[in-house]
Amino acid sequence: MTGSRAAAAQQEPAGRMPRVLVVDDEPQLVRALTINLRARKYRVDGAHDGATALQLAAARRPDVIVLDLGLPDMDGIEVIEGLRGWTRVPIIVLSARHTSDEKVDALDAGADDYVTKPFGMDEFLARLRAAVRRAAPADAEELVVRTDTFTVDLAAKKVGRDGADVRLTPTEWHVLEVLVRNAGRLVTQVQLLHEVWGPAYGTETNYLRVYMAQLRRKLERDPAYPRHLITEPGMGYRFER
Amino acid sequence: MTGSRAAAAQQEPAGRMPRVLVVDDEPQLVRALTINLRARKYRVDGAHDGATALQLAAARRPDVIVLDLGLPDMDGIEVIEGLRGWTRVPIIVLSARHTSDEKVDALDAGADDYVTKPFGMDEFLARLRAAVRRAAPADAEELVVRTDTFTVDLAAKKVGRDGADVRLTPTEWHVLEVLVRNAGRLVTQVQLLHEVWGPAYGTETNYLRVYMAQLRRKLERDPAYPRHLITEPGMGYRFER
DNA sequence: CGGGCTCGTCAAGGCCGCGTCAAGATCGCC
DNA sequence: GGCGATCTTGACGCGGCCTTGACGAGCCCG
Repeated sequence: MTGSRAAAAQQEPAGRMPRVLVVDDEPQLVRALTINLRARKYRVDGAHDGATALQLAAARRPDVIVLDLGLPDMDGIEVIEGLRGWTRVPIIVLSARHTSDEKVDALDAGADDYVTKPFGMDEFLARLRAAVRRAAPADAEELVVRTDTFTVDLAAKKVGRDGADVRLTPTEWHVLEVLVRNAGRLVTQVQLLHEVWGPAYGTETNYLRVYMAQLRRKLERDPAYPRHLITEPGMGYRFER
Repeated sequence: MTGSRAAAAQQEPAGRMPRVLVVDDEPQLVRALTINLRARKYRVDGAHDGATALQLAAARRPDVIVLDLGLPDMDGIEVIEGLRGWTRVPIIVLSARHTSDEKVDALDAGADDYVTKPFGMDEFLARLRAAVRRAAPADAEELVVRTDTFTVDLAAKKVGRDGADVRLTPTEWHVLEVLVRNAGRLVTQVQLLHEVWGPAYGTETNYLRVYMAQLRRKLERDPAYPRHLITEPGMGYRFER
């Protein structure tokens, strides 16, 4: 039991594929971290300066940000403050400077952790896991999508309508989930089939017809004239809130 | 500029007088930290061993716990696990050991930060502030969950029904705990198996069937029609209060 | 105007998953 | 070493879910 502890926790991040933003002006380090993190099933974005970092943080909504303080265009502290203006995403600071003041300033500006270079990859990854784990529930609260007719809670995997819960079968939920996660965007038939039934499927569009009909019957006010689960003839389906 | 920034943030903790639990077997260190923290308007409790630490953590409900790993009565990791069974309070580990494995194990067991002795007081205090700040809003978790039929006390690890205690086996409790901690949310079968039986398990859904039945028999008013321990066919289970 | 394609609807059948029960294996305590 | 509690494992029946096929309607294009 004691032995399996480390092995168990290390194997994979808790949620499915957390997103990491790595910010460092050394391309080498970004590359090394990216490779290491991708191998561990993280989705990784990289940035080489503060401006790009702030932009990517807003666009990609990472679950954790790894930030080097020595950036070419702005002070690292400013980046932290820029982020803390609108998000509580965990920030792990990397820095070559060991002085106490640096650490204190970064932490007080809103950083969550401070790792000095050079660092051990194992320890770094453990601190990353700790940061992601900690933030998990705060992030999960915002995953509720509402329409005028029904409500989809992606975290709880629950669908509500007129105050009561709507019962969905596993496949129904899976289809709905894919559509809602791509709200407003068109989802191809092949895309849906791959995601829900697996990569071996791609032509069984009749499955989709059946399940879209069931979803509409359960969720739409008038299933004959769907307002949220919309067919894009010849292409796929789209969820519109 | 840099100087004023640190001074501004350092002056006082964000909330009003956060409570700190300091756990270390060296009385000197406990005394030193206590004095330092009291001077900065923290309320401080001290403990010299793991058993006392767990007891005080439940009794005083600190906002952050500072934990030395080298305790006389139990392994530090066990203390972390004991705490994480019922609370998400930030844990900052202090340790004289520098090995990477120690850090990784502590962090993966649920610690939030790891500081190696000897450490600078400024940096330590900054990490403490970061931990308290981060946890501030997440404090809203409940330790006693009630339904119309039974009551689950996550801190005491006890279940009550009609005034009397209900006896649960360790595995029964573990399953219930995971479900209650995710109250309202769907918990996947794989998620439950990983959490209770370990990462090697993932397909043994018959375990779940057996234990869900036992829990329902002990807790539900009408086990044939469960109102709180609900099955989501094909997906998992959900605790609904 | 008609043919072909795509989409929506419905119903039936097979299969899988869940609940239940009970017996065997294992663990821990005295 | 024995005993009780707990965990594991297997069998069985049933309900519900997925699959599949047939059919009609709408649309585009020839």
